[in-house]
Amino acid sequence: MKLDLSFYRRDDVLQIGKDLLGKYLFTKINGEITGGMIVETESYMGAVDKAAHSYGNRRTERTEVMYQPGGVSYVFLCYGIHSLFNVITNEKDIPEAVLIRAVKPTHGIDTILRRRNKTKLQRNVAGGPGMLSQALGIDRNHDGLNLTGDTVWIEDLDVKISENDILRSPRVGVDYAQEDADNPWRYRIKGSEWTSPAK
DNA sequence: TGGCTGATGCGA
DNA sequence: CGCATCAGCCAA
Repeated sequence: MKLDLSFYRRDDVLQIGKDLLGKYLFTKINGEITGGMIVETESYMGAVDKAAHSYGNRRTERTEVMYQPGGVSYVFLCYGIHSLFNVITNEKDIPEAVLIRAVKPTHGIDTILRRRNKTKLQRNVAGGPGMLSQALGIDRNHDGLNLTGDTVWIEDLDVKISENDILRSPRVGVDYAQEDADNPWRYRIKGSEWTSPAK
C-alpha cells in the first residue's frame, strides 16, 4: 500500500527516517517500473541541523521545495555528478528531509542492471545514494514531485523492522557540520548486505 | 588515495 | 561576475 501524506507530515523526522527502513521505493519512468527495499537512510533536522541545506531556515532556489508540506521529493546534484534523492517531511515551512541512501533492488531488476551497466545484482548496484538514483532512473527532473503520485512513490509491503534491527551511526560526508556532524542520524538495517559499506 | 565533475551560493 | 565548496563513486 502506498504511503499517504500523513506518514510524511509527522513532526519527527528522526522517526520517519527509521520508519522508512523496510519500505519500498518505486519509480515509473518511460513505462518501466523499478523499485527496491529501503535499507539505509539519513535524517536531516532542518533549521537546527548544520548538515542540512535548510539550516537556519536558509531559502534559496534549490532549497525551496524543502519548505513544502511533507510528501514531496527533493533531488539535488552533489559533487557535480550524483543526483541524491530525499523525502521532504513535516508541515509546510518546516524544512526537514530524509535522504534515501541505499535500497535492495526487488522490482525491474533487468532495467536496474541496464541503467547501472552491471550484469550481476550486488551491493554496488544501489548501495549508495548516487547509485540508487541511477538505478531507479531518478535525476533532477524528479525534484519536487508529489510522492503520492505515479512517478515516484513509496509503498509499505508489510516488512516489519524492529528497533533492535536498526543500526545508528553518524551521517556520511558531513564533517563540515561541526557539533551536528556526530549526531547518529544515519540508519541502516542491521546485517543487510545491501547498505553502503559500514564505517 | 585522488581525480572526476558541475551546480550552487556566497562575496566582490 | 568569480570561485570555493560540496549529503559520491570508481579505478588503482
